[in-house]
Amino acid sequence: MATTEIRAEPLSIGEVAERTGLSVHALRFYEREGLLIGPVQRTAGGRRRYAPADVDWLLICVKLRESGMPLTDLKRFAELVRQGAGNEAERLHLLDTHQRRVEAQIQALEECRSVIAWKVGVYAEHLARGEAAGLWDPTARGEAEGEGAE
Amino acid sequence: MATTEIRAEPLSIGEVAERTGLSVHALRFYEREGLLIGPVQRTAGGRRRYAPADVDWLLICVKLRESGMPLTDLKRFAELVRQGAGNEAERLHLLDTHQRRVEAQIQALEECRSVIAWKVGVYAEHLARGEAAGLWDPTARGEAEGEGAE
DNA sequence: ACTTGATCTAGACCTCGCTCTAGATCCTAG
DNA sequence: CTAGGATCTAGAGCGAGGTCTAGATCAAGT
Repeated sequence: MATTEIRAEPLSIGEVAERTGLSVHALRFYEREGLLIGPVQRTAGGRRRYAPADVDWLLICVKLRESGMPLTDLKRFAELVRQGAGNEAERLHLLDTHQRRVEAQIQALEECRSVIAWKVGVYAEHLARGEAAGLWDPTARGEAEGEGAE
Repeated sequence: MATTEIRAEPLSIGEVAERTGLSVHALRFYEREGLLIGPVQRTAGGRRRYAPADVDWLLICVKLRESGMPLTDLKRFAELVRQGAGNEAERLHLLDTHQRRVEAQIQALEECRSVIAWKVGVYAEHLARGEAAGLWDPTARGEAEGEGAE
């Protein structure tokens, strides 16, 4: 293999924004908040140069955020990594706890989905047979509204 | 069957809070925001008396909110219902659009889950064989950090 | 009558997670 | 050299979705 095939030069903030989906504002914000593992390298002129490792970490962050991990947890994780070896158990615990939350979230969403699907079905059927029965009817308040609620 | 088995008396705000999981504050807030279908009935003394239909609607709201529908959409839906028959297509559209969003969300979460699961696996293995290889190592920055990233 | 607790209104306040602004600086192309 | 765009810092601002407070009122038990 030739020299340094996997070059992966340091990237500018704009490039990192592109590949992570975060805005440049958000990237600076994350840094200020201590969500990054190391201080980002700078050029002579003061511009940020993100190492591949920074980008990898940010990509994980994106996934964790997307799945609802609060910034404080992300920060904690970054702190632990910064502290170095010895706290892997706590890191694992953070991830594991979050994983459970994500699973619960998926469950909850599945349930929501089925409720919504049912409701969509009610409306679809209603429309299919030409504006017939009473869906939610504000004039019928106080008694059963129909709509198939059990 | 005896008379009115399915009595379902009107409920106080506290009781509704209990059965919907919303706080009494949130219930009043929702009402102010026009998220309810009708104005809630009041006792002579001015206390709210929620009809069963109000509770049904709130339970749907909870599911929609839980799955990320913004309050503005919920409000729109409530408006449509308030307007009465004739706009069922738009109601269906709102629900249907949301349903798609929920499905996309579930997909995204599944993906997050697998990323996290992989990460958890890396840590678990690491811990199992006694603090060996380099996970995220802040001292190793600038070159490959290991941790199995591909 | 008195106490206790739930509820009332209006409106201020809060957290989260960014986003945007201002004004300066860096850098690349022409 | 100059113009343009990307980036910099510090800090203000924002939208969503409630939450909380104050001060008053209602309702039930003793």
